[in-house]
Amino acid sequence: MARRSYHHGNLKQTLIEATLDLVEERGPQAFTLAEAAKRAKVSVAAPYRHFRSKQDLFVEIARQGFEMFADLMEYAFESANASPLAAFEATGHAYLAFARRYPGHYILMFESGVPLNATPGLAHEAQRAKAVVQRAAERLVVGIPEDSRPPPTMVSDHIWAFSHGVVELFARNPDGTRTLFSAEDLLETGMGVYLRGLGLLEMDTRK
Amino acid sequence: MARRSYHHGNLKQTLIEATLDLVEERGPQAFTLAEAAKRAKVSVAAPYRHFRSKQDLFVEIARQGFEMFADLMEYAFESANASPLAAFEATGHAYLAFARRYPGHYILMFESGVPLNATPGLAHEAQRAKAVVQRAAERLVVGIPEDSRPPPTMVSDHIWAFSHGVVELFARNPDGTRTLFSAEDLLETGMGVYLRGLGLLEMDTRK
DNA sequence: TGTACATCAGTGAACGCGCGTTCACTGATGTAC
DNA sequence: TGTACATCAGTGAACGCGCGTTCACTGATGTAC
Repeated sequence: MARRSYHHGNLKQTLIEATLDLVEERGPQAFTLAEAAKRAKVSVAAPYRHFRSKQDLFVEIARQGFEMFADLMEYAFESANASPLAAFEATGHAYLAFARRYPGHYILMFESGVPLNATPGLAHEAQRAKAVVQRAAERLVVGIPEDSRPPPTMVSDHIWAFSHGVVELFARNPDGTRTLFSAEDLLETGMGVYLRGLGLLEMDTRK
Repeated sequence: MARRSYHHGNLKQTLIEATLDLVEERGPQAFTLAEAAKRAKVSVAAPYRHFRSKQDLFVEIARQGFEMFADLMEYAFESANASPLAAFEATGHAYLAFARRYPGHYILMFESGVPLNATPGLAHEAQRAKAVVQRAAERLVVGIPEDSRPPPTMVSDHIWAFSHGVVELFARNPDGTRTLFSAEDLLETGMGVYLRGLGLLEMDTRK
């Protein structure tokens, strides 16, 4: 902790954390490298020893974010593996949980304008995350009679879109807009209705 | 058309259109007033005769956007008024249709960082749009047995979130991400499953 | 264990430019009489 | 119908600043011998 030396030691990680803080506080547009450097107590030139550009910094954080995201989703998926239904629901919850726990990452991943294919590494991790939901959807639809079974990628797209919409509109309260229901409630109930619509939950077990 | 005079005539509207074009092309972050002025063939100072600031311009366009949005939703709602089910579905479709037809407005309304309560006028129009979906949800849930009837605002929040997620993730294809299903398909099918889950569509009339 | 030296990770100052905004101005328009 | 004048909607130039980025530099670290 008591680091007084000329060399910082772990500036790269410190810069990433400062960036996450600033992005959470003021949004990705208002973020400046100079301020991140200031928070890390180094000169404005120092970040360039670790990142080629501001964009490069953003891409790296987004990549790490998708890496954690995919890991979290996989873990949620595996843990509830006994039941395809539970596993599917778990990925939805993991989506929101990630957005809650890592808001800075989430913002850089989905709201900063960083294209998801900016880098092979980034594209790969983003794809990996999406693949988990797809796998969960594949196992889920097996429980549906074949003649009325929807394509699994359609189901995963539905849940991905719904989760994203819930996070964007209800997980942060940017305006004074007070909502009656928490994002968690909305995700839970919405998925419940959806799963009943797929015929995978009893119609009368409404909570 | 042949306007050669010193005075522009309808610069305000021309600036708004130039702004919409630029925002669609490059996103709200890359937009500059100077470039909008250039497209409108006036000096960089001219916009300030019509808007107090760049932010003011954004807010005004977002307000107009929500005004059109609310009108469109109301029209869709009224037109399909015979059946609560059709009316409800129509608001969902109107959401996506608006995003398609007025992408610049949509971006400024939802992705530019303009707070929805930046101005009383803006807040009012945004509220009006939301209210239409809520009214549609109110009429819809009347068809559900009282003991298993969800709160209408919850239903409207679900559909608002789902529509928004579909637009954000599938209506534009920013990355090379080619999707199997169009945004329209995803919205249609997702709403279908959801409505079946509410018990408002027959389970076997899957399309 | 000590010394020479390459390499690494910082500094401080400056650059250049773009962008939002302002200011004194001027040409065009509309209205009173 | 013509003229004087207020008002409106532009211009052109400049400002100021913030921000990303670069450059020559220097202190610290690690390694070969």
